[in-house]
Amino acid sequence: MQNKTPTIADVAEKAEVSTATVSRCLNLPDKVKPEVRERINKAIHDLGYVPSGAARALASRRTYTVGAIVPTIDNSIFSEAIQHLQSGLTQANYTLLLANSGYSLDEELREVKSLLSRGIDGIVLVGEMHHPKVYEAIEQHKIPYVNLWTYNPKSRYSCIGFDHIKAGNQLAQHLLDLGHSKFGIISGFQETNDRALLRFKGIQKTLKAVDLEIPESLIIECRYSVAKANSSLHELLDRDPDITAICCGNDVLAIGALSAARERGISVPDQLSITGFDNMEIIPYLSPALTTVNSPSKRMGSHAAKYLLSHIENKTLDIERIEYTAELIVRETTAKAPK
Amino acid sequence: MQNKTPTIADVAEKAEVSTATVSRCLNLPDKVKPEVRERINKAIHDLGYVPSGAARALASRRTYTVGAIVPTIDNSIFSEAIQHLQSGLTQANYTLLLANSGYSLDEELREVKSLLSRGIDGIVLVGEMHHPKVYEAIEQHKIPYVNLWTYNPKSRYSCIGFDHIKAGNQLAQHLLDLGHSKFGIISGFQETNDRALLRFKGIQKTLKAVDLEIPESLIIECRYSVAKANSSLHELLDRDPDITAICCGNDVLAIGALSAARERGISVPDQLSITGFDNMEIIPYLSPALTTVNSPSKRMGSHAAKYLLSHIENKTLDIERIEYTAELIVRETTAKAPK
DNA sequence: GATTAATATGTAAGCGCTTACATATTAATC
DNA sequence: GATTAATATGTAAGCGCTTACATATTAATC
Repeated sequence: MQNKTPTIADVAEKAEVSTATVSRCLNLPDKVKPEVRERINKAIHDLGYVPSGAARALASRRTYTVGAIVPTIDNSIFSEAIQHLQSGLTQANYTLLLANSGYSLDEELREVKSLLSRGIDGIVLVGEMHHPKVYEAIEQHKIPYVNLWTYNPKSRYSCIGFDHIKAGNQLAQHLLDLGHSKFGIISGFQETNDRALLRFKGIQKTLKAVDLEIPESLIIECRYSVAKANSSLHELLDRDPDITAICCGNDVLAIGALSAARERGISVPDQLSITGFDNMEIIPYLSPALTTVNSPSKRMGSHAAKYLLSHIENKTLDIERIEYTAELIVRETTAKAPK
Repeated sequence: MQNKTPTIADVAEKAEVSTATVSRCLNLPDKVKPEVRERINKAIHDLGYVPSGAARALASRRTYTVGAIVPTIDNSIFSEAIQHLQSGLTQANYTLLLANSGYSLDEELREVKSLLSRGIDGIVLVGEMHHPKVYEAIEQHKIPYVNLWTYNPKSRYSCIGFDHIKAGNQLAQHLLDLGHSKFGIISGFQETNDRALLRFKGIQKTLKAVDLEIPESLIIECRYSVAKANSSLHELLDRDPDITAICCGNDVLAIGALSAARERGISVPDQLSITGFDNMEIIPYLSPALTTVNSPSKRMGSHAAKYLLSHIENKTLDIERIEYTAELIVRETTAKAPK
């Protein structure tokens, strides 16, 4: 038994072929005669040979690795997407390099550079709002790239996602139809989160169409945490007890808001309507079940894998823009506005 | 402007030094004179030079990459841990290679091999139950390794986690103290999940001490999904309507069970006590708030990063076994057993 | 200001693969 | 069974770094 890890040369020697043939046997097996192939495979097995990814990457300029940077992995909706992205990659023998930006554009840029220097074959980012240098750096490396979670037909880049403005429209329209006119917003930070921003814009636009406006004071931006949402609703209701509808940036925030309403003895949806966003797996099983919008996270994740894989294989940098739809799901937390 | 991506040689030429000096400037900056360093940094910046991770890995036998394989990332408790593992790594300029096994030992082995061939500098796995070849493969590569999420003082391997048997004990004792004697179990699949198995064993052992036994028919193993848990509780209650306490394998299952109880008009905790596991962020904000056990996922994740980093830097393979404690958190879903 | 020690830089081999091109082997064709 | 075409294998350079060792430069010591 070798004491150091065996290399392709050891395999070649043992199988009595050249290293080139071993390499072919690994990468293009049908280019080598079956009996030789067998000999090589036996040698590989006997030696416990594992090819060196680094050497392969250096020589072939391919790492079979794809990078993804999400704002946070610690959010079930992103992890669903990643889970599916990952499964798709694994099936094709690719591995996922995962990083998170913590909703910071600068941090995202740093991560992008780090991943790029690791020689990833493709990359997926969330949203369309990035540090300008992000695009620059990626383009220099000439690798497939896609903005996930967002759909913009006019984008200069590939995207796979849905239209957040439309989603906001639907939410607002639903509430309008129920007769609401006094709104409060608990949103994620919009400055570094175009999804949050766009959803809000969608709501705003729909309200404006019927001459409604949400005053600044009834819009709170906060971290996506239940606790923050809880205190935000208290704050909002302190500022204006007449609010009848609260749109939350995602389901987690909505759960926090729900708990605050409960604490105040305000009944949902009779006195107050609350909406979420994402339709996390547990939502329909909660009581009251949230009215929310479905984020097709799993499908987007799988699609991203497919997109990247095909673009890598075909060595193309073609732009594609894929639109998914996000449907409003009306459940138990929205109802007619109280008199 | 170069047309192809610049290499260290281009930087060296531009800065009028040797490639060795550039390399030193990158890796051991204080070994090079400040004015030279400045010249090199300028060249790097002007050229837009990004070092090749593959070449560096091949030459130095270090990838600054750590692998983690979790059963599924799509579970907030794992993603919390990963999030913290990852932050710890990023701070030290390491990157996380993430894979998931889908609770399959064979798939886990495959992933381990794949990660190993990518030359990771360290690896973390969840639980202690792995394919025997997993240990073999990792040991051959001589890299730091830790079993997360589990604590076993007698393990041959490093571990960072808590004692699942104790956790099960606490849960059972709590219910026993409340006078329950008719139990049902909704667990994850125990065959490939030692954490699930151990927790169950803990419950079983505590019950056995007072001569109680849970019949096979009142133990259901299922996937960690709300929907499965929902139908499992219905099943359990159909089999035996006299059950007064249900221990669920995790919070997600407990939420499903809660919803099934609600559907049946069974009030929790008056008629039925339900316990979860993990204490996910949203749990205390739900109504009723679950009685559960806190999994110190964030702390375990951070600790894993620290462990790996220090072992990599010190080139040691010393075994460490770190015990965290998982406390029972009594909330609103457990109460005295009904008469 | 020699001499010695400490520090900074350079030279070149080597990490373990892939792949273009050359050569050997086998199959197809008449 | 020659000749040609197709297929299989081998040779060797090169991917872009790091690092041991050699050499040059600077600082410390008397």
